[in-house]
Amino acid sequence: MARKPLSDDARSQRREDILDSAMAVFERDGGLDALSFRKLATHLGLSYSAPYRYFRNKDELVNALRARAYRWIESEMRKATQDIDDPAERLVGLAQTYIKSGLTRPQRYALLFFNLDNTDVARHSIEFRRAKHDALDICTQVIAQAQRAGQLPAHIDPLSASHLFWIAAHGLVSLEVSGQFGMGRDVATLTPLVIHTLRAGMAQPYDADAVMSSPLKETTRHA
Amino acid sequence: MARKPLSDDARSQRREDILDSAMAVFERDGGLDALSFRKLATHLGLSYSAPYRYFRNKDELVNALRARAYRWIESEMRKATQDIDDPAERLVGLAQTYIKSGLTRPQRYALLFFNLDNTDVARHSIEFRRAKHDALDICTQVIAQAQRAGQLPAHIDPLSASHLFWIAAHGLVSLEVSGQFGMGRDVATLTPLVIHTLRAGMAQPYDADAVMSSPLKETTRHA
DNA sequence: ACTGTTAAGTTAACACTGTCAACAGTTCTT
DNA sequence: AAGAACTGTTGACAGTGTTAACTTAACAGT
Repeated sequence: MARKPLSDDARSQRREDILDSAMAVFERDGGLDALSFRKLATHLGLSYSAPYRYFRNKDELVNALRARAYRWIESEMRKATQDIDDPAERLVGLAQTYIKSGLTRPQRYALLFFNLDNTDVARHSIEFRRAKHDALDICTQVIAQAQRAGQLPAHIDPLSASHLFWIAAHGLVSLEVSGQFGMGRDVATLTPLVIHTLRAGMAQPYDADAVMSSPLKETTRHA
Repeated sequence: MARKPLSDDARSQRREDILDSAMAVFERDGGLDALSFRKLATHLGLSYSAPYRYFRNKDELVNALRARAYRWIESEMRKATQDIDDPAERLVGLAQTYIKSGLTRPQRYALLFFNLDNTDVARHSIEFRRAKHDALDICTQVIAQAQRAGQLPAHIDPLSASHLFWIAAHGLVSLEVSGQFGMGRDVATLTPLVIHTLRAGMAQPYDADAVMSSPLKETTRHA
């Protein structure tokens, strides 16, 4: 086995290779518990602790995997909608692509939002956060465009609006992927309903105070 | 130590006690990996494999925990809205309570939707599915009521409508709890927006085919 | 050429985990 | 009194993440 010091390029190439293997093993065997450093090392033809030379611990590897999954969704969304000039049309395309991507690769999607040992934000890596931001940013940009073109009312700022899209799309994919809808209920019927509700709802004038006039306002975070 | 055979009642009481401990440990230490049979047993003052007498394996225990978490959300929703007579108002209360519950106990909420080793539906226990159904059913009933009272247009069937509510509420809670929004962005501003969009969106006439083929510009152009 | 330094890769080991088999004590049934 | 049934204990096995100690390969400087 070659044990010479690697150049920076070669080293990060090795990292990518390891991530390739990790993603493959993860999607084949399903779940993070099933992805062990030992199995990964074997898959790479190395001894069981070799990956530790490239990733400090499993958390770091998983975070890198997550960032990768985000980049993948981002690229799917770009690829599928880059030829659509009309902003409003593109926005729907983005939502559809997001949903479709998640449903097509449930394991990969689950990696992003399930399989979280803890809900501690601090442990999200910078890489991860940047990937997330970039993916969301496509949506924000397109919404701003649509608003400038007068296709979308401007009473909701683009960032909030993109969050709204994200919430709806993620809610749908997330519940379906984790098998909450129960069989017989198809996402195919829910998807257009979600998209319709989004666009019809956003078109209506909005007054935050009026909505929350009912009780239950403050939410204190526990533990 | 008492080693006498327990009555059925006493036995299921023991199961409940174990689940109490399990939930406590789970919420204290955070994450399912941190909840081990050994730690749980110690916490109960028993030897390390005693819980196996009450739960076949960890999967079964976790499923029972999940069902419990669902029952908890259900009861929160009932408690908070049982005195609201007006269906439309109660519906908003239900959504708010769901969101508030999730945000208040993020660990518990994560137990329901994250921490899934696999996305295999078959592994959801019957208990779990029933608890889920009952929780959702409150919403479905209230929507049907609201429709009968003419407060909500009836062009969407109550089950689909409740799914829509669920998608939105879960999307919001889920993204917040897993720390995706990033700091500075408060759920407090997003919650009313989500509820507004739901209400306003559902009020608009809906044609599934039109949504998926033609983009949103046609609806909003005249708005 | 000889050195030392650094990195890549290996093995041994530790403290855990889920799980099960084998055993012991307690009560109920026959 | 005998045995079945149940609760509980201990011992053991195969995995896991992780670190420490050890080899070896390639370079830099003398």
